[in-house]
Amino acid sequence: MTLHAIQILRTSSLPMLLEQEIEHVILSGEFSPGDRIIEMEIALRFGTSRGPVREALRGLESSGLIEQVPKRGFFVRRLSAKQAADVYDVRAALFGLAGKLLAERITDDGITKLKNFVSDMDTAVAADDFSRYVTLNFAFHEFIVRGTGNTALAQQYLALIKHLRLYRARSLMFGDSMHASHAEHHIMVDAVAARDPAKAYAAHVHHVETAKQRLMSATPIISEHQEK
Amino acid sequence: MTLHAIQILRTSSLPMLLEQEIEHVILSGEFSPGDRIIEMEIALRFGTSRGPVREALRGLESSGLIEQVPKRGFFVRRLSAKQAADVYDVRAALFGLAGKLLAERITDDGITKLKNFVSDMDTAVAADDFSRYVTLNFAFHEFIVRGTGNTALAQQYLALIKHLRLYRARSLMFGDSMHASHAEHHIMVDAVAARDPAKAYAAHVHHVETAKQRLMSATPIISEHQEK
DNA sequence: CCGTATTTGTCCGTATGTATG
DNA sequence: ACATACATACGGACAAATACG
Repeated sequence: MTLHAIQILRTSSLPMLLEQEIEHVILSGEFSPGDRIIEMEIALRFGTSRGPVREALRGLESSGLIEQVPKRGFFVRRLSAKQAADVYDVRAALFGLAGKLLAERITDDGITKLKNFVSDMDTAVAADDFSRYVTLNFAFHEFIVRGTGNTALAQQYLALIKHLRLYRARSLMFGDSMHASHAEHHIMVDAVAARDPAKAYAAHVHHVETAKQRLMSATPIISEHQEK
Repeated sequence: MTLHAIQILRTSSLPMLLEQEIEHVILSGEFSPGDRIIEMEIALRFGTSRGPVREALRGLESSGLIEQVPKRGFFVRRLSAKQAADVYDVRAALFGLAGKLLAERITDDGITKLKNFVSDMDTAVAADDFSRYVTLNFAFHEFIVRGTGNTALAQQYLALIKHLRLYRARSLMFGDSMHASHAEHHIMVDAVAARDPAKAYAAHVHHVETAKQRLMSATPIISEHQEK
């Protein structure tokens, strides 16, 4: 593991590698929101000293995944229900823009690929293969935002997705939610394939807004004692 | 200078202070896009060692103001015309959302403050006081995005504004641009004051789109040999 | 193309502050 | 409330790579 890191080190710096690794550890759920991150623990795990680890943590702090309390250390950030709702609103705006731009710019080949995503998800839904659906769904969304050719948009959107994983009551979606959500995918792709920007915009915004509704209605009212 | 930093150090960590200071140095134009940042130079300037400086630079990298080439160092990021245009598109989407949310949630007191901003700008425009107009304009935009109560939105928007200062052909706006731009402010505030979300959304999006048009049409076609 | 100076990358040591018994 | 253990914060030193003459 350490040797592997050293091999790659030639092209990418150690702090950047650590940043990716730590991010993966957080997003995979091994470190949960609110958890304290001990520098030495990370350093030992990856066989480095604390210097590069601190740099990596500082990078993750700027991207919003962790936060620092000056003389106490770094903690995995915790998203309240309100913050999650706020993020969904921003995400809806960005995804709407993505849909509009995609409808304006997509190639015939791109349309084919979009339809392939949808039919693959059709299969997963029919088979009730939730795990595969989630994977395809993420790839589908990523394809849409990257397909716009607007890298600022893609980066912002993908960063927001990561933030949402810090919300404790996430991924409660299953069963009916999967069906309802996927039904919207068809509408989105149809609008893009028709190269209708206004329709695509509306469909993409609506897709995120209904996802927000589903998540929020599924979330029990929890005391909000930490709004930052 | 150093002593001052040490005084404040009790509440905020040194790397965070350095991050703010370096960001200020960049945004004030002392360091220009493309410039190389030498760690030791920063360290000497603020009387610290290189460790905290490296952490600060790593933070600025994640927020997009600088970029790192592995064994060569950090450089102030340079925005191409296309990248600037992309950022404007994202900014328009976010600002549109801000206008909509503000129209839905603003208090009577908030409306009063908005109108005060506009009348202050009226005065600045009438006096052709461009410098004051720019200051007020920024405060006005910040008031709008913060007034939504959506911190994710405010942070993303303000980060984008910073990015735009990395575009070389920026701030060419003067004379007619100031008048045209300010005329749109009236429309925006009227829509918000009428608590009409749809109208406010449209006015805010339009405001950023016309700003993009002005900037792009004022920009000579430059060779784009660096698209990342 | 080679040698030297400069700069980055990493590690370690010490001090200071915080949590815990 | 006090002492101890632990973790962070910062500075400094050494090795390696790059830039420059």
